[in-house]
Amino acid sequence: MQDKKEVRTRFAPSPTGYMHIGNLRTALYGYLFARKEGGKFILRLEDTDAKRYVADAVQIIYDTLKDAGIGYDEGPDIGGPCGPYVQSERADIYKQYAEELVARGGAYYCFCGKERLDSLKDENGVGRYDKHCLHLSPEEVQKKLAAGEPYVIRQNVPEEGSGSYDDLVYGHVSVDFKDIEDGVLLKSDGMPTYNFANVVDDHLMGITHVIRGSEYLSSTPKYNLMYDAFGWERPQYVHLPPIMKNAHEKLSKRNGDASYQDLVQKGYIEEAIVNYIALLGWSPKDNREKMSLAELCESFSLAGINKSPAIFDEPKLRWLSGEYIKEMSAEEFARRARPFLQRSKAFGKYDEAKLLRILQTRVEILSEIPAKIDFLEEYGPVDPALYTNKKMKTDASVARAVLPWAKDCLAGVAAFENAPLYEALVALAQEHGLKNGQVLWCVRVALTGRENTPGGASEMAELLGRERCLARLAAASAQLEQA
RNA sequence: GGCCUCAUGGUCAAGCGGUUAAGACGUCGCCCUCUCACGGCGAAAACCGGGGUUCGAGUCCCCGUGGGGCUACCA
Repeated sequence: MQDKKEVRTRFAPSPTGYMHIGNLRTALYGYLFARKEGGKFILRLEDTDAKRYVADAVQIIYDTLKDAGIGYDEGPDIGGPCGPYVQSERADIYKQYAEELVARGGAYYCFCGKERLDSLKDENGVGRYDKHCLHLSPEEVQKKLAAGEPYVIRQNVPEEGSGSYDDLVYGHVSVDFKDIEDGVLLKSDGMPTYNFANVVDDHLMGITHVIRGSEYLSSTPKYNLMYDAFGWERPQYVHLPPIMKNAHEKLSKRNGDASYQDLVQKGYIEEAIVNYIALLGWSPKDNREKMSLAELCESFSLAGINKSPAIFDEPKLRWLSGEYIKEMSAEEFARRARPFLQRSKAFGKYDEAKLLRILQTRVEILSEIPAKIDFLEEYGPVDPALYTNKKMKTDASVARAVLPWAKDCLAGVAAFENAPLYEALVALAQEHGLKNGQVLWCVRVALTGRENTPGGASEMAELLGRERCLARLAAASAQLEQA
């Protein structure tokens, strides 16, 4: 039996800003596939474009992957056998391979200046390089190099024929060489372009499966040309469909769309975000939806990857986030909710455990918390119209009678807790020949001044405590008498 | 413009020649209920269009239409 080659995948982001949802999904799939196959997942930083470099971006990449639970086996900060894992530190490697490619006929030196290049384009800026420098004699090239003339190294793409490959997601892809330009491989600043660096690095790092966005679908044949020219084995390709903001626009930070960090700040549960983006463009054989990272690793399969773009649907993410919240232990919820609880006016003024218990089934994202409980501190005159509820068969006149009774009733309840309070109020209703709802509705409104509250009369009463309850009941009562 | 590519309900997404075309989110309705929420039940809602191939097409082929991508000394 033949040994299967160990799977090696990589995530190769460019540190140019925040971690976009699409980037994170690409990282996630690379990670999941490597884990599923028992292989290695590598992080590599593609920072060959000094102009686009953003200082904090590298740290954001590390933090995001860590936060999302996407661990890598080799990378800039943890090292590995194929380092360095930062392209800007590999300049000499690219130069060496570029020269080798020239020697092998797969590339050539080009000394053309901007003016000449521009002259090749038409009024629409369309026009391709004409292989002018390919025809320079070796002597001329040496002379120019020796004279220190600025140069780039260009790929020498055949003028005829076509290149094709079998993408593991998209299937057979074929592009005519005449449609591929002799692109720059090594820039005049000595740095490689993505087009060259990715090939060299993926080979040197032993990447077996290149997982990346579909924007590379049609440029892959020219990468294969290089693998072939070097005599290297081509990797398997797994191109991923884009994640869209809507039918026309890709999700991008440029448009102010949510990044992973933004979502976390908005209080979406991290596991839910990872879970959700895994489902954007992929689905498991059994159609499960709520899955932990471990479960995702277990059931991930390239066969489940979709070819068409997926629109990011925040309501569904929100739902998933809520599912994670509901399944959390009270302790876990408390830990995660605390930062958001602190933003509420009610923070520190009420029993935190009781607040959390009330919130856990009523919140899908943590940032909803303050608005859900701020009302506790915003008690003022109660709108009499709120006492009217058709279904409960109650109105202000019922309230006028009920509130004083309720005040005495609550004053006498021994344990000021939900169950006994509820029982006492129900007993009160019976005593006066009223429906439960008539008492409960009026009391709740009087206690909170709100039509809707995250809990019933007895729950609100417990939260407020005896003192506040009696005071509010008295105030609401007095207000009704005046009216 | 040229090239690559995609196309099932509003959204995600099963389906891989024969199905009453799953499921989930969202929406709406009902039930539960101390309002809201949770939970339970149910409903509406889809194969882009036209040609083929085939006994039979959402599934295969072609064309069209629409979307996305590439066409940089960006990745």
